[in-house]
Amino acid sequence: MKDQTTRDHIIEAADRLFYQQGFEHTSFSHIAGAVQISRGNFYYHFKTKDEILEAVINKRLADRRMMLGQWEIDGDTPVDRIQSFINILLVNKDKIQLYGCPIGTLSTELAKLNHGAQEQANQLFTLFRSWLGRQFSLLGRDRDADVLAMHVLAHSQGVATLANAFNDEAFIRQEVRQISDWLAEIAGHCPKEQGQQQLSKKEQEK
Amino acid sequence: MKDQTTRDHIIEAADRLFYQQGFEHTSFSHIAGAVQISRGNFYYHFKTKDEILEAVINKRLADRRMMLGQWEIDGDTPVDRIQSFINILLVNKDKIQLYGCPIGTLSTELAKLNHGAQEQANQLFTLFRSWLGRQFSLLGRDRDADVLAMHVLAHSQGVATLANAFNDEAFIRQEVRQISDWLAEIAGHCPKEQGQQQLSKKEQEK
DNA sequence: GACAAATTAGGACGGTCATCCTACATCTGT
DNA sequence: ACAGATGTAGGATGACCGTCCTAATTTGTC
Repeated sequence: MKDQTTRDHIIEAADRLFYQQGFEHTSFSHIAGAVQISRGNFYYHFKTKDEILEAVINKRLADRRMMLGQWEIDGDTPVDRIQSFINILLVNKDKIQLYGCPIGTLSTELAKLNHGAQEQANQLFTLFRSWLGRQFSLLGRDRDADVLAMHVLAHSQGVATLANAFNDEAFIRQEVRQISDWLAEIAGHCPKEQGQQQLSKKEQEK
Repeated sequence: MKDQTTRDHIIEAADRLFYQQGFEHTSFSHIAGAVQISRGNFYYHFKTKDEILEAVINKRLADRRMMLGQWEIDGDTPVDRIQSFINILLVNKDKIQLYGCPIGTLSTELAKLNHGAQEQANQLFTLFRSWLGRQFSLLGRDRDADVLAMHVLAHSQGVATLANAFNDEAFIRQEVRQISDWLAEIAGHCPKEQGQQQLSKKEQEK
């Protein structure tokens, strides 16, 4: 009870280390060292390493859900919100160049390990996929909303992978500019009345 | 000398296993089992695991160089050749859905391990990058050839990552269709008119 | 067929890993 | 003050890892 903190510290450190070093390559000792607790003490909080992974995924899900929720508040139009997603590449450019995308690289690793938590990790992708799809629907692109959502998602993944490999910030900026233009074009061709309605609704809250 | 075969068998098995299971997760025992040789016998052919990795990367480099060389022969126009690159996603769609892109996933893993062979593995990306850039130059896009090359490369990486996560063949087809249209458009706007007629020839499955 | 070189087999080694156990400390409510 | 619950420490365990050694076997050459 009192130690929600210790448990949270473990999850937090594991989250960071799984991102920086990968899941398999991160050992209990690594995490214990980061949290400054005894190695054996782990067993009290988590029975297995997979349990830590599960907790980390759930934390990431919660974090991203909160982020998307915030964008729903801040972004006045669906285009704004999709743009917020695209901008993750810029906001996190330094980390992406060092470690890639936290969601994509985890998903890739778990696929190779044929790990049972693959499905759970994919919920992270699904979360963004359906959220983006909803935004495109609001833009009046209901018919191909999912296709567009997957396209944006794939674009981010590709950019993150290559930015990581080449450690290239200029490339990130270039690609963000390009996909933003694409988004603006999409928006221009759309019957976007629905999006505007959302705008006025959300605008009151500020 | 006489046993180019055994050594090659090891490299071949390691290549496959590194792709399917990842580098770190693949042990000497795994490879030995696949090649059906004694575990200890490895030391005769490779002093360390990193040496095997190096050999695997060199093999992949040689394989891809040969593939690109063949495309130079088969593809009558730069557009044909770029299209050949795009079509890898279709040709290897089954493996990509299971294991992702062999180049991208290796690069991603080595980055997380902070492994010394990162640079060498990146030569695989660089090989495609400069080859694609050369094709775009031939199309008359000399000024932004590298930007276009990186765009195509990133696209493939993104599609491979998501196709792997969602095990989604339809998504691959959708994205290949879209990027092919983009390529056709690029070719159409170019000073060289080599692009168009060949495209209809190669326009493939339904 | 003899002999040296090339190749293979099998196991030993030190280390690290995830997991688990038990003794010790600290807190909580009475 | 005390007893049970909660949390911590540190090490034991067995498995697997990459690496390395050495004895056996195969191969090429005369």
